[in-house]
Amino acid sequence: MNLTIDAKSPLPAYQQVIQAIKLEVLSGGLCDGDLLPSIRDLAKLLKLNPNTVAKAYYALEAEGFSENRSGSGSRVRVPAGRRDALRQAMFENELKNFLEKAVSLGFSLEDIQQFIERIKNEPSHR
Amino acid sequence: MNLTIDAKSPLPAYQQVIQAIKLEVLSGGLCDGDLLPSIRDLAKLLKLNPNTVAKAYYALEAEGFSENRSGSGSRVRVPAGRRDALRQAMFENELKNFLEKAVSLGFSLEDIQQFIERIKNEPSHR
Amino acid sequence: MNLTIDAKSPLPAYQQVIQAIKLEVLSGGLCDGDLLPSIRDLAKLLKLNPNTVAKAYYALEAEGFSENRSGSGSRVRVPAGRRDALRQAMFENELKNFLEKAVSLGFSLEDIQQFIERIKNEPSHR
Amino acid sequence: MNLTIDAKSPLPAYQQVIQAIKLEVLSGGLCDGDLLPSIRDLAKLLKLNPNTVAKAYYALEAEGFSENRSGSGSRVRVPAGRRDALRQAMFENELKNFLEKAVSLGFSLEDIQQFIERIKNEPSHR
DNA sequence: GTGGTCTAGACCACC
DNA sequence: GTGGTCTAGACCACC
Repeated sequence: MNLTIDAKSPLPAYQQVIQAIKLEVLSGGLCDGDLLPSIRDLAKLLKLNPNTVAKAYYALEAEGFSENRSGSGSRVRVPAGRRDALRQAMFENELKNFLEKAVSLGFSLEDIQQFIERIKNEPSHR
Repeated sequence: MNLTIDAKSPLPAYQQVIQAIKLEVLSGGLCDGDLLPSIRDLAKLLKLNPNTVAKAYYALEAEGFSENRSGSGSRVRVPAGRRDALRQAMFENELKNFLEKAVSLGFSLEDIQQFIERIKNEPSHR
Repeated sequence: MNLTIDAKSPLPAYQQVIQAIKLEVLSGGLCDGDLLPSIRDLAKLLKLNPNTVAKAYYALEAEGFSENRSGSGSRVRVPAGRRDALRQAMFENELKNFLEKAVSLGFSLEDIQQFIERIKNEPSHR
Repeated sequence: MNLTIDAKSPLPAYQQVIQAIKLEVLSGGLCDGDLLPSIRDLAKLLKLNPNTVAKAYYALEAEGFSENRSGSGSRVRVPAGRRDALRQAMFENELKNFLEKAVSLGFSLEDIQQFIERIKNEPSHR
């Protein structure tokens, strides 16, 4: 899991927690039925108040990502099919947002392709 | 200028104003020496309180993007050379952030290239 | 802390707050890591609006003097080494400004030395 | 005359004009009966709006420093005796303010004397 | 409790 | 008209 919270980010901490867990689920690091870390543990790890982490967990449950059972923790509730659809949708959304910004900065799709090609050839990438 | 503020965005309104103006400057829509819209006008346009827009203008000045003068408005202070460097840096930063997310979602650079190729061939793009 | 704000001063209230806190830090009254008074408390003490004090705290953070954290207050972030350098720089700057004014009023360095000598010998000083 | 206005100073421009003219009179650069520069000329020189300079001139007259005669300009009205008293008072006030700041920064009168001694021996000063 | 953002509306200096 | 400061008071995220 991307385990650091940026206190200076305009994105509230509890939303950063939501994003990190979603990413973990969508990337396959956490699968349907897996147990999420306990609120207390995650709070300690991220240096947040347990209330803040709990808020994120409730939101994830409200969105149908997980199921909180008092006493037995929270479990991921995203079957593989739905996960793949969400993964694809999130990717396309990120791509769309990025392309919009890039284009408004004056970069063309070709410029972007060249940049990515260059990165592929960087020693650090291979 | 991208002239709407998303009230539901986690990004505070004044930061959305900062980003919109930066983008406008970096994309060349506003040049060194150009007058920004007045705080009151922009506030009216964006349906924000003048104080909120003033906060954005104050931050832009603090970052060296503009110069505010009582009585004669706010002017862009980004010479073309610095603008180009900033434009490049912002692009690379956005690209890096996007690639990080995409990779953690399980997409490879090749996948991304294919997506962009597909977009280039869409009728709406041509 | 020099805890009064001069409402008639041409120096805006929030800048007076900035100066007072800087002075307190540079003189050693507040040390690295110390908690500043809360915005609301200081506002009440100085009979200012919380927004005005918040503006000062925001500026102090932007200058790297302190760190504000929602929920846990604002803390001084000036290691002793940097503090001493800043203290020296501020003193020399004040001295330079004073000497400039004094000289333009027609007083020589010798005149100033005599005045200070006289003050040293005043009963109120000893 | 100290002929620049700092637009960024918290001290309003018209007060900066007042201070500059007072200093000029107290230092003997302008004597009782001398004509002040015309509002229009000084405004052009300082890159200010004539209204701003006029405001300073009216304030100076209100304080008894000058006399504005419509059509024939403004003349200094500070006899030598009063001027010397004012000069002395302003100096002592500046010295007092400086010493207060220096002491609260933790510098002693002896420290200050040593600094001034050092400046006297600098080649740039001699 | 803490700081961060925002609205509504006032007054000031400057143009 | 312009930007800069300030009050009064609200709501949010976080502790």
